[in-house]
Amino acid sequence: MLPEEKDTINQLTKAPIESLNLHSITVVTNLYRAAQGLRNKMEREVLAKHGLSWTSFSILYDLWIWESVETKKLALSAGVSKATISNITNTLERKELCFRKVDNRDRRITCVVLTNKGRKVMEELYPRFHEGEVEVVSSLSVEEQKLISGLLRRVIRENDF
Amino acid sequence: MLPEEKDTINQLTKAPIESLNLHSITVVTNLYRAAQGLRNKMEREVLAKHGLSWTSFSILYDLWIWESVETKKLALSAGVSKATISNITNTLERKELCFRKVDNRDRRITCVVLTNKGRKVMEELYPRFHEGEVEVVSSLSVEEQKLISGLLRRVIRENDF
DNA sequence: TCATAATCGTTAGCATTGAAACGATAGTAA
DNA sequence: TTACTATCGTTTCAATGCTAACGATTATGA
Repeated sequence: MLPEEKDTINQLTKAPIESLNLHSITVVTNLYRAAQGLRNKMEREVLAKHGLSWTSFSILYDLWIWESVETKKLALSAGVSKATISNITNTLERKELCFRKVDNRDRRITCVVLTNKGRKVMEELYPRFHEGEVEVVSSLSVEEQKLISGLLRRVIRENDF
Repeated sequence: MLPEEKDTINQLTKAPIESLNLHSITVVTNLYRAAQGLRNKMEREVLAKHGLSWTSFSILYDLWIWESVETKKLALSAGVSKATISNITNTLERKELCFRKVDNRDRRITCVVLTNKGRKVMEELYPRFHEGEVEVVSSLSVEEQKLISGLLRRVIRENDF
């Protein structure tokens, strides 16, 4: 929050400024803005070539690493609902980047598997994605990168994100 | 990235592990996970009562602070496209929380203005939202909050986010 | 065994999101 | 004035995303 906004907030909420934790507001604002910018940059500069969204890419990444992943675990990993995973899986199947496979031991469970075409896309895309990752945080030293990762991880753990 | 994934990546990309900047990967992963968790928590625990999304709320917040804001500035502030602002404005108008007003000096420009009903919603919602903000970062000390804000701000500045 | 509960993925319905195309308006130059 | 260009917001269309309801499958317990 900008300093000049304090009085505005104070006036609008009719609450004393002391009751607002400005540091928390700043962290949350900067955290979301950085993440939003990161996503937009990656989708625009890297993923658009293959018509993939950030979430689609993160799902392909999981499949690339683990070969076969349950729908529920994909949702947990990407932080989206299982309905979203179902929709995105449909799109990825249409592009022949993955396919569904029902678990034989528990027929309620559906696994998603990467196709060879999907693997090729990731082999081309991941290096470019990684370049973007490096670029985004290049203004921070390695020590600062370790520091911010540790702080973010504590927020994640403490909130079960 | 988990340590045991290094070899997997190394094998899949056919690239030496030295060419992967693991610190950058960790920062990006934790940054997006924290932001995603933050958004989901707020939409679920605070905004769902009024059927508002994170972006809808951030637009209402801007209107609350600035009274009247151009469509383009709303898009820049929220980090979404102007088409999204147009759609969300339609929804907010339907809920009678804001209305459009064409600029008289430049009829290409449309300003969005908060209604009294919209102001009442914000007066009720913002304190709850702020509680969530405080809660999310409560595991960090004030010094750590200043630290992470500074680091995030540098990322934002350096990338023009 | 059989009824009940729990879990899983999909579907339906609606809001959000962005790229591209589009009309309307304003600015610029001949 | 008259083109040409630039800017702005909306519309179109497809994909993403969530909640709730649903059907199918498995687990539990009497």
